[in-house]
Amino acid sequence: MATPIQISDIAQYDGQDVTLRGWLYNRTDKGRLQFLLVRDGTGLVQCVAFKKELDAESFALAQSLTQESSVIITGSVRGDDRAPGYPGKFEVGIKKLEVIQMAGEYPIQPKDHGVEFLMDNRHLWVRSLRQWAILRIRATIINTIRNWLDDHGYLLIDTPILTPAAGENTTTLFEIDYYGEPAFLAQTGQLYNEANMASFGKVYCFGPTFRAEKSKTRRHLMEFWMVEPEMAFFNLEDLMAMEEQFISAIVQTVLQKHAMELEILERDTTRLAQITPPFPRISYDDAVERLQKLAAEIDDPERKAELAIEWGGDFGSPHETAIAEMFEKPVFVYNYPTAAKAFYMQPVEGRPDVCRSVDLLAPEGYGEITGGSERIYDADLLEERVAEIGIDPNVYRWYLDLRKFGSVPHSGFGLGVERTVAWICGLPHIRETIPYARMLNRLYP
RNA sequence: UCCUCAGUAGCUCAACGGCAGAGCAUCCGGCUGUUAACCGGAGGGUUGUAGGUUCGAAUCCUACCUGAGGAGCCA
Repeated sequence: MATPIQISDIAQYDGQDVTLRGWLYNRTDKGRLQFLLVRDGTGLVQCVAFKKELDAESFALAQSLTQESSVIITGSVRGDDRAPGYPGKFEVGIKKLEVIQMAGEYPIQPKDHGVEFLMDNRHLWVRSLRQWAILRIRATIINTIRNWLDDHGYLLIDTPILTPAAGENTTTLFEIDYYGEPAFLAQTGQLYNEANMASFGKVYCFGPTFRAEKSKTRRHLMEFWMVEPEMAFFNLEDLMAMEEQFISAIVQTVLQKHAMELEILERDTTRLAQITPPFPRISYDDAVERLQKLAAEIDDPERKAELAIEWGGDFGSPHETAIAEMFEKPVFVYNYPTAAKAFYMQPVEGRPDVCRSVDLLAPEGYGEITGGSERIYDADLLEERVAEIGIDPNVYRWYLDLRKFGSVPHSGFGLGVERTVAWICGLPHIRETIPYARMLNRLYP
């Protein structure tokens, strides 16, 4: 066996004998000439078997090799502009081929398949080039989120997944039996974050989150990953300033590290390259006005109805898309109606019908990627709000406690990882952004 | 939960009231530069399920099941 190498490093071995270990992605049979497209997790390279250049046994194997068979290939690396692959432009002239396991008939072919079929075969679909590119970008996005926060004075403090009560009262929760007590899978770590914030100043939690909503759209999962920073002494302006730096860093890091993957995905990167601070900021009032003006200019009655909105209503998906389309970059919409938002959001001074909340809407119709606010820090007001929404105050006793012992103004937000991945990768559906999507009617594999 | 659409070979689809078809995949044969190669041959079917209309149903009707897209809700 020659030096075992990774396909991603192939250019460093031009002219040398190397050994590749991986899987057959595709094969083109030209008789005495076999083109084997081999992947090893780091890349994809063409290996060429000429009948005259390798032993009879190896060549016979090359001829009968099935898709996704696992192989060990030894051969010489040579540059060739015709060679397909990633990084490409180099191929391996095979001298010896060993088969670890000859794969059975592989269900996924390099051609179009239906969604249901691919999702049923997700355990195999993750091997496909597109999925490989997406999940590599996802890993970089997660890595950049953590690095950026760690480098900017935020401390990772994990929050529980099994919780005794709702973080917010509005959405549905997955209920489980906790030794005879009802418990719920966390839909946010925010309330715990607020406790941790008072110990560490700037904190974040990062983990899976669960929502038992019967949502069946391209933007929803039952289990998704969310990063939630929470910062002491941050007001809404501080929050927006931090978010735009944070989001820009994520996008720019992906652009810098994943030109190849974005090319595989045929992502138009010109829009992404523009994602740098500052982002535009508009108030909810302004957004409603813009939507009403837009709706007035539209003739199509169906579209008009879709965009119709009265002050006080929350934005639906068509509204979010329409607002986002008015800007090149992600846009902050702030000061939403208090009634439409969570109980813990700080009312605007002198105008309690709106609150110090902000959502960030991604461009190109990807919708809300972050949602955050200043939190109420006055103990009496928070108790009042808890009473208003009719939750047993005992459930929130510990949370209300936080306002009694050195309460400070603070803010935080949540960023949905999968929506961010979908946006950056330019994907039509969120199901490809997570290795194993949990959706309505989808718990397998 | 509501609205719309779709279920035919392993996969992607055609046939739309009159013999169940093609491409890919699989198997066999040919080919020294393929890029989802190409050429020739073979095997492969309870047309989602149940009922109905009809001389005759993949095709029309009803119910159900499964999936997709959208709405609401949200990240």
